[in-house]
Amino acid sequence: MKKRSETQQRILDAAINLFAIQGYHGTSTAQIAKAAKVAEGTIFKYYKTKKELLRSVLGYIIKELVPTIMQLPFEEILRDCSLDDPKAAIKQVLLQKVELISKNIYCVKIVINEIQYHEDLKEEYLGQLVPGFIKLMEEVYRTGVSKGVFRDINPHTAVRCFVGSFALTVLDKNLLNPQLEISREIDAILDIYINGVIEKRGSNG
Amino acid sequence: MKKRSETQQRILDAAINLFAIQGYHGTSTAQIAKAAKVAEGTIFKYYKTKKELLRSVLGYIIKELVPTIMQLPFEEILRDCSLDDPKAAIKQVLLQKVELISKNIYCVKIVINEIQYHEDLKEEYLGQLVPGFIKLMEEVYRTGVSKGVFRDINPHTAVRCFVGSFALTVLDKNLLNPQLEISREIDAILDIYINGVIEKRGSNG
Amino acid sequence: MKKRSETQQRILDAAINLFAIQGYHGTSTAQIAKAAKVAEGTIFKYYKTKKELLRSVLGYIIKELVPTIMQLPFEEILRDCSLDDPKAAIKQVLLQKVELISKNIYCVKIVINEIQYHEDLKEEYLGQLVPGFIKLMEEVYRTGVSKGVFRDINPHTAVRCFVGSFALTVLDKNLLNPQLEISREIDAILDIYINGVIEKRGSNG
Amino acid sequence: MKKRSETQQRILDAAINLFAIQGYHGTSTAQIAKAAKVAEGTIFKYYKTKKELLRSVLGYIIKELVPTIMQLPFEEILRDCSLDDPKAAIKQVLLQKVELISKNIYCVKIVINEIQYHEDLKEEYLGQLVPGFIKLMEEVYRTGVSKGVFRDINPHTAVRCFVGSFALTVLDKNLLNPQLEISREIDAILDIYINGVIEKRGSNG
DNA sequence: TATGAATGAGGATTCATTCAT
DNA sequence: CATGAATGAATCCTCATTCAT
Repeated sequence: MKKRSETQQRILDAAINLFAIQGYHGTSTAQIAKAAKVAEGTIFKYYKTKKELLRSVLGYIIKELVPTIMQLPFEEILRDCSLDDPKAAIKQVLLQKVELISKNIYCVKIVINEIQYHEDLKEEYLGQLVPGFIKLMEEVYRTGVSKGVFRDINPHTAVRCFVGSFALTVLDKNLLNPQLEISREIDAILDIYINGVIEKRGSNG
Repeated sequence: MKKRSETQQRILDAAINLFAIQGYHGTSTAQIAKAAKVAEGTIFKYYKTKKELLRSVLGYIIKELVPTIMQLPFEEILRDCSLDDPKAAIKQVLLQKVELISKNIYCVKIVINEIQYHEDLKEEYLGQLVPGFIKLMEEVYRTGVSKGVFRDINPHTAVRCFVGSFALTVLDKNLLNPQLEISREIDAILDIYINGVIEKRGSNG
Repeated sequence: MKKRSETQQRILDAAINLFAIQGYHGTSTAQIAKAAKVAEGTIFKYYKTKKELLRSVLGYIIKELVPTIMQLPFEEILRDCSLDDPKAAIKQVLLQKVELISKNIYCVKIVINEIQYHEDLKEEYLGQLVPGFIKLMEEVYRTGVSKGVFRDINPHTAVRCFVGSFALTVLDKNLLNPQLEISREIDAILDIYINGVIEKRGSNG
Repeated sequence: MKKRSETQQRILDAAINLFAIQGYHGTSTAQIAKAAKVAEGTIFKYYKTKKELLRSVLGYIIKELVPTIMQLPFEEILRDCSLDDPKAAIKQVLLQKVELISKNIYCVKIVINEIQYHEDLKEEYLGQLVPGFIKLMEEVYRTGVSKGVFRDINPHTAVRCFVGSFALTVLDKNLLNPQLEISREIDAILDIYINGVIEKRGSNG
C-alpha cells in the first residue's frame, strides 16, 4: 500500500473534478496541471500516460468508494429482516448511501460516463464488483422470501426493480431537483416497493 | 422541410454509430468520413463544424425519436385506466417502448452521454421535452388516483419510481443480460409496482 | 481579341472587387463564385486555376487600364511645353489621371498589392510598362530642359520627385482625406514642384 | 516589460521575413516553424493564433521601429530652421531615416501591405501614430513659414509633397535601383523641393 | 455551357508526452 | 523531485479543383 504524496493527491482530485465536469476526452492534461497547481511534466512523473491517470482515478474511486457504498451493513439488514417491519433499518442504510453518493457525485459520474468507453477498465474494475453486489442484494431478497416476508418473485428482477427506483431518485435529487427531501422520498419509494401503488379496500399501513 | 441527401444521411448514421460507441470527443472526423465513405471535407459541406454535426445528430434523434418514444398512446392508457386491471394496456405500451429503445439504443446512449457536456444543447433540445414527459406521466398517475385505482401518493415520486424500475430493466437487457425475456420482466415489474413485494395473507392481483 | 462572355466579365468584376478588398490569398473562389452569381465550377471553365484568374485580372487591368493612365496625351504636353507656363496643360492631364485612378482605385490596389508577391506576373505584366513610362516621363523632362524651361537636373530624379508628390496626393485623397479638392491640390503641388517652397524676395508667384 | 525568449525572437524574426516576402496569407505556420527552427506547436505556445502572431509582429515593428523612424530629432530641425540654409540639418535627418528604413525594409513592407486588410490592427496600431507624425511635420513647416524661410503654402500639402518625393526615392533605391547614391538623391530632391525645377535667370541655391 | 456535389491535400491548432535543467 | 519549454502527431477545418449530370 504505497502512500500517495500530497502532490499526487492534488493531481488525482483535480482530475476527478475535471473528468466529472468535462469528461475524460474533454479534459486536457494542461487543465489538470493548472487545477492541481503543478507543472505539466509533474503529472507524468506519477502517471505514465493520461489513460493511466484515468485508470488511477477509477481505481481510486472503485477501491475506496464503491465498496463503501455497496458493502456497508448488509449483514445487519439481513438480521433485521426478521422484524415485521424491516423498513426502518433499510431506510437507515439507504440514507447513508444517499449521503455517500451525493458527496461523491463526481466520482459516480466518472464511473458511469467513462467506464463504458474503456472495455479494458470495465473488466479490470467492474468485473467482480457489480455482479458481486447484485448477488449480495439478491441474497438479501432471497432471505426475505425464505422468512415469508417478501413474495416469491425472481430475486434479480425484484432487486433491479428497487435499485432502479432508488437510483433514479438519487439522480433526481442530485441533477434536477436538489430541493427534494430525501428522507421523505425514501419513505415513499419503500412504501411503494413494499405495498404497491394499488388502492386496496381494507388491510395495510 | 429540407430533405437530407443520401450522402448527408450516411454521414449522420456514421456519426451516430461512432458517437454512441466512442463518444463525441473520442471520435475523429476522419473516422466518421471513413465510416460514411465520404471525403473528410464532405462532412464540412453539410455541417460547418463537428459540434454542429453533434447538434444535428441530437436534433435528429430528439425530433424524430424522442417524441415517438415518449408520446405514443397515453390517451388510450388514460381511458383504459378505468378498468380494474389496467396492466394489459400499460404492458402493451411499455413493450412498444422497449422495442423502440432497443432498436435505437445508440441514439439513447448519445443523448444520455453527450448532452450533459453541452449546456447549450441541453437547453436547446431537452428544455421542454423531459419536463413535458414528466408532466404527462404525472397526469396519468393523477387520473388513476382520481378514479380510485391508485393510492394517493405524490405523483412525481410515484412516476419516478416506476420509470426508474423500467429504465434499469431496459438497460439490464440492452447492456448486461440480452437473454432477458422482456415481456416476462414487464409483467413482473408491473406486478411489483402495483402490488408491492410484501407477502400478504389473503388478497393479491 | 477573343470576346469575354457576360458571365466571364461578371467573374472578372467580382474577382477585382474581392481581390482589392481582401487580397488574392484572402479571397476564396467560393466567394468569387457567389459574388459573380455563378457556380464554383464555372470559374474553372474560364480560368484553369485561381492563379490564372489573378493573371487575367492583372492582364485586364494592365492592358486596358494602365496604358490609358500612362500614355494619354503626352505628345500634346511635349508640344505645350514650349509655352512659358506649361502648368495649365499639365494640370489638365493630371486631372484626367486622377479621375481615372479614382475610378479604378480597386485595380490600382490590386496591382500594387499583388504584383509584388508574384515574380512571374511582375515580369510578365510590368516588365516593359513601368520602365517605358519612366523613359517617357524622363523624355518629357529632358525636352523641358533642352528648351530652357526646366533646370538641368538628372531627369530620373526630377521625374520621380514629381511622381512621388502626385502619387501621395492621389492616395491621400482616395484613402485618407476624400474631402480634398484635387484641383486645388494639383495647383499647389505643381507650384511647389516648379517654384519650390523657399521664400524669395522679389520675383515670381 | 516581459522579455522575449530567444525562441520567441526567432519566431518573430522568421515571421517578419516570410510575411514581408510572401504576405501574411501566403505564409503557412509550417514555413514559419521551419524558418525559425522550432516545431510548429511551439509557435502556438507563444502566440495563440496566427493572427495574433501578425499582431505581435506589427506591434513589435510599430512600437520599436516606427517611433524611431518618425520621432528622431525634429526639435533640432526646428531650431536649425532659423538658418538661411536648413538643408544640411534636414539632410542629416533624412539620411538617418533612409538608413533605418533600408535596414527595416521588410518591416515597412509588412506594415504597408498587411495593415490594410486588418481594420482592427489599423485602428490599434496606426490610430495615433500617423496623424501624430503628420501634425509634427506640419508644425515644422509652419515654423519655417513663420520665420520667413518657407512660402505660405497649406502645410498639409507642402508636407505631403515632400514626403511623397522622399518616399518614392526610398522605394526606388530599395526595390528597383539599389545602385542609387542616396546622399546625392537627397541633395537633389531637397534642391527641387526648395528651389523648384524652373529655370530662372539670376539667383538659385 | 453551367452546375454544385464531392474531393483531398494542405493549413491552423491542440495536446499528450519528453527532457534538459 | 519538480519544472515548463519544446515537440510533432493528430485533429478540425478550408479551399482550389474535378467531374458526372
